[in-house]
Formats: sequence, C-alpha cells, structure tokens
Amino acid sequence: MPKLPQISDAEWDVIKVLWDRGEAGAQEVTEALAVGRNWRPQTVKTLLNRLVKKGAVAYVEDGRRFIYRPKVSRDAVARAESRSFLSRVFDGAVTPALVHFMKLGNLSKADIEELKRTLDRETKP
Amino acid sequence: MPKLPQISDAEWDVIKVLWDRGEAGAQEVTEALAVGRNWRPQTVKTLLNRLVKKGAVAYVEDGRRFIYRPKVSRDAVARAESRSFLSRVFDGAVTPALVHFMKLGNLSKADIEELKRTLDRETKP
DNA sequence: CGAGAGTAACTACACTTGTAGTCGGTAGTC
DNA sequence: GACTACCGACTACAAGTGTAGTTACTCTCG
Repeated sequence: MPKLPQISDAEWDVIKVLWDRGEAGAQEVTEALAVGRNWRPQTVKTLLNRLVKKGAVAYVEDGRRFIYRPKVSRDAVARAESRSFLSRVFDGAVTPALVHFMKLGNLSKADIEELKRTLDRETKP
Repeated sequence: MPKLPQISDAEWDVIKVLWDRGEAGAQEVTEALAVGRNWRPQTVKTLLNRLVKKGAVAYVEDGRRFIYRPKVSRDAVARAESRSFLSRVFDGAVTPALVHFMKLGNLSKADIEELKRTLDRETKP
C-alpha cells in the first residue's frame, strides 16, 4: 500500500474534486472550485503538482493537457488524518473524541439511530 | 471570549503539559516532554514563546524565570480543532465522522455502553 | 570574589503552505 | 504563415513550523 502523504488544507480541496469525479483536468478542477475558493488557475496547478510530487495523485497526458486522478483512496487518507487528529487532540483515545463530537450537537433522530446501529455492529467482531 | 489561535502540532504537546498541571516553568515542561519528544530546552522555550505571542498562554515572572499558564481552555481549542478537522475531512458532517471513528475500532464493551448513553442523552435536548 | 549553571531574548535556517507570476511551446484561427 | 489562447515548467515570496544556537545576564556555591 502506498505510504500516505501529508495533505494540506488547500490540497484537500483539490483532491476532493478528483475523488468526486474520478479524474479531471486542471481547468475542470479550477472551475469546480470557483465557488468558495476563488483561486487563480496557476494556484490550482501548483497544488495539483504538489499532490503529484507527494504521490497522492497521478496523471496521464491527453494531448498537451494532463488528466489527474487520485492515487490514494479518500478513505485511507481520512483514516490517516483521523488518527493524527486523534493523537494530537485526544491523545489517541477514540471514545472521548466520539463523546466530544456527539456533543458538538445537531444530531437528528435519524442520525442517532444510525449511530446506534453502527455501535451494535461494532459490538461483536 | 478570546479568539482562538491556531496551535501547531508541536505547540499542542507543550500546551497539553500546561493544561495537565495548571501551570509550569519552561524547565518543568521540558522534563515532562523528555519522554517521546526529546526536545532541547531551547526548543521548548521557543514553542512557549510562540504560544504566548499567539495569546494561547500567559506567564508571570517568578524571580528570573517565567511561570506559564494556559489562557485558553483545552475544551475550546479542541472544539475549534474538531470543527476544522470535520470541515476538511468530512465536509463538516458530524455523523459520517462518527461512523468513521467507530469503525476505527478498538471499542470495548464499556465504551460502547457509554457511547450509547451519550447518544440517549443527546436525544431529547 | 570568581566560576559555573541556569534564564530569557534574539537569531537562524530549512521545509511547508498559500497564493500566485512568468516563460517558452503548441494548437487552432484568420 | 502570424496571432492568440492555453498548457505545463519553473520561479517567487511571505508566513508558519520544527528544531535549535548564541548572547547577555544573574543567582548560587565554593
């Protein structure tokens, strides 16, 4: 499995677009991010380049443009980020973090039901 | 309420010691961190200084040494970090994050019970 | 009193991150 | 064939981070 690189905040926004679409060219990514993140095209290209250099993203040439595609799964990266977050903020303990998040509020009844089911599923294995 | 500064990884380790003890001098912090983070004393002082500059920590002079004390609560900082983590990794959605964390595993039976109770408590208010 | 140990202040320096600008090439258009 | 628009490559640059070194001062011990 590829070693997971450290992905920065701005880079996350970029790679999210790739995860959503499967693959995309630089221009497409720039347009997808136009709302909210108002980046110049060069900025997006720099970020794509850094992601390539980090090994998080691959590309194929398509004529004179590049098509980028994620090389690492969102789930794997989320897991790594979660672990680093947990160890920094909660000393690695999952349960206090869960309690903290639950108290962050805004859980609907449906959410709560789903979470309980997930807990049940976690009980046996 | 004081604006919450952005606290870096290394700074977290330092301010955690202050949260644990209430207050401490630079040397004490260095010793507390000697296991795991093997930092030179100057490194710890630099980090304390940065925390002071950021407004996360205050100090009083005690003779020719400084006694440092947190100015922001761990809970408030954890909340801010959680929010930023959530929005980066899970687009701000709490429930998927909770599910993800639960699957990170290692929940004991007792943990699961506690979490269910917490969910129940979240149900009414 | 003189030497050593410990203190905070100031300085250092490479790496990452956010946010681009510029350059040289090519594809497509008149 | 000349011009324009777009592409990737390379360069830039300030702020934040990790990790200290150096300096100037002072308290304490012999």
